[in-house]
Amino acid sequence: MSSAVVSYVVNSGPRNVAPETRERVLQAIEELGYRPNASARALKRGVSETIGLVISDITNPYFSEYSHAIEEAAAERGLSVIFTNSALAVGPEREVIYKMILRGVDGVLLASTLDEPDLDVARAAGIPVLLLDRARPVVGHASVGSNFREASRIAVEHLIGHGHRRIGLVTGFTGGATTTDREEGWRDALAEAGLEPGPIIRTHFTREGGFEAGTRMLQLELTPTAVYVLSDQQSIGYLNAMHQAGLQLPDDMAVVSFDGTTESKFSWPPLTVMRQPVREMAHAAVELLGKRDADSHVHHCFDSQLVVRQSCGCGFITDHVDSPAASA
Amino acid sequence: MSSAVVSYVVNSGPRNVAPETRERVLQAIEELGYRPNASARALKRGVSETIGLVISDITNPYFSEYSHAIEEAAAERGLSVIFTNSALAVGPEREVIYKMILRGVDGVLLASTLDEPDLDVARAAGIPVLLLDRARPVVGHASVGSNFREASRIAVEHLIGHGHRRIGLVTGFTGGATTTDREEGWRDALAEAGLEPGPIIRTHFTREGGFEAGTRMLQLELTPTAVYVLSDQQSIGYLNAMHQAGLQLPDDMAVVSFDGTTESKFSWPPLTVMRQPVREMAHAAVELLGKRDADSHVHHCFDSQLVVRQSCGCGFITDHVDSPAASA
DNA sequence: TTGTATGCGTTATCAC
DNA sequence: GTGATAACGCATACAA
Repeated sequence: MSSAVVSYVVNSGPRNVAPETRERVLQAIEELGYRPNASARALKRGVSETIGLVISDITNPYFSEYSHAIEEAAAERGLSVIFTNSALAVGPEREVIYKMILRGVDGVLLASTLDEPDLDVARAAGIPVLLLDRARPVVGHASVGSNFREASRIAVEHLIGHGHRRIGLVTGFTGGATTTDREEGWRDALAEAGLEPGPIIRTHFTREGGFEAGTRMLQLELTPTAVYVLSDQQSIGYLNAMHQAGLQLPDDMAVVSFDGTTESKFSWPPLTVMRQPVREMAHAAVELLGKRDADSHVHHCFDSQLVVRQSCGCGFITDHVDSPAASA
Repeated sequence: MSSAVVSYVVNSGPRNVAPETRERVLQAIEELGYRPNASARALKRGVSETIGLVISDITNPYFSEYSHAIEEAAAERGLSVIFTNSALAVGPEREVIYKMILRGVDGVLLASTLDEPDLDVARAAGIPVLLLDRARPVVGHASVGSNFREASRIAVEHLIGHGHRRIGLVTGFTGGATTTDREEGWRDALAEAGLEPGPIIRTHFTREGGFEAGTRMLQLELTPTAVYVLSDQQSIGYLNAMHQAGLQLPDDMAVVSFDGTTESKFSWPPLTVMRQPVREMAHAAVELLGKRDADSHVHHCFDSQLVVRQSCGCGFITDHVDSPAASA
């Protein structure tokens, strides 16, 4: 019983093994508690069947839901996921990517905080990088994202449909085109309706940022009657600020949010959101990363969907009890 | 310039290299774009400098905050983290652990859904497993957790201090001793105060579960005036159910929660919580996993801390704006 | 101080 | 259908 035969059995190929020999090998594996060594296999085969996931903060529900779906999609393909969310702590993004490559990942999924991420290290190493959460294609790389601008227009139109004429915007510092596109969508809707842009508050893409935005919004001379908030995180903080100030929601202040994380469903009032199809995007991302043909360098854009709940002023809930609870 | 010398330079040892040779090597590395191969190194050294993180659901903010801190602690030690949260989808927990081991991780961090996780595969492979989120020691393994029972007693005492006499409990299906201990803590506080246990609702450890618990709670003949909820997730759902029913919080229903995730700070009303020191536990976990001496098989228990906000009936906030916003 | 040579565990080529 | 053997890239014992 040579090591070659063991390999044939373990990998079901590339050569045939007599059924009887096969049985003996399997039995020996069982008895000796043999486990193939992943490092040796990776060394020999040249692939580690591991991908890297680089995000800024897995604590952000949008990214944690994204990560969940990515790990799921990867597992379906027999891939493991190494993640890092300490980009800012460890050093510049490119360093983090480089460390991933040194780890021997076969590819990198990157949700960059930069508008033009530095991907030279990956290019030099010949490691494919797929960009998550993008509004635009990136030459030489595949990417996925959603229709930020169009979706935002629809969201704001909904607010306009409620009769609001002074609609503010809570936006963020980072995000590049994903942010500016959402801002443009807000502008588009207002322009179409012949409305002036309401106040704009720019803050961090966090709950704290949203809270701060709310506080500042209420200090304005002319407070808007409704706001479009670019992320669920900020919306949660924004709602909190409104409550602290004693406002009645959504009567005193209507809110429509972008993202559609689970958290948005349980705020008070429940947030009306443009929901990004995170799960679909995640699965597409993992699949695209696996392809290595030249024409896989595409930007895959997904449609978001309006989920009407109560923060916009609608008195009913369309999706409150829709998914069976998972145990934790 | 032999491969050995390159190795000495790259690893700064174990033998000395003449400064001049060293320079030449570094220059060659630069010019040729040489990157050490992680698989070959792992094969030779017998360690991959990679750890596995097995959790049920990274979408749960408690676990995503835990994961964040774990990755941070691991990165500080030069370790990579492979995570999986598809335990239930992929198969039984032991299968997931086994796959991690096949991946060649040096150790596993496990937040088990089981009270007595099956760790035979890890034992057989000689891979250390550290259990997260535990109430009790596990023979042969290190573990970390918090003082679930004592912390719960303090939380409920706070509610009693507000004058509540009928205090309900929202608990969960899973969690083993971490759950029963929290239940006991609730009982302890009530018994000490000479109060009868209020109604108990058992549901999933999710927002949906909390919502359902709230709905059921309000259908009882004798509705409690306050509840102790065993997780932030459930609290968020519970609050939502209260709002839907038109209750005034915290006057009509006071709530104290367990966990203390960031989300708890921005609910309405902001949740008074027993906060688990997740970051400290995560760092301790990574460090303990690294030690291989026999006496490292300890249970490291951390104290939780009462964070008073508004859901309990306190009219002030102690910690609302405490942390600088991080960019996302 | 540097070069040579071996082995880590696997896979694949080749001979049998 | 099976066994011996080389090679993946690195780290180290040993020779020089």
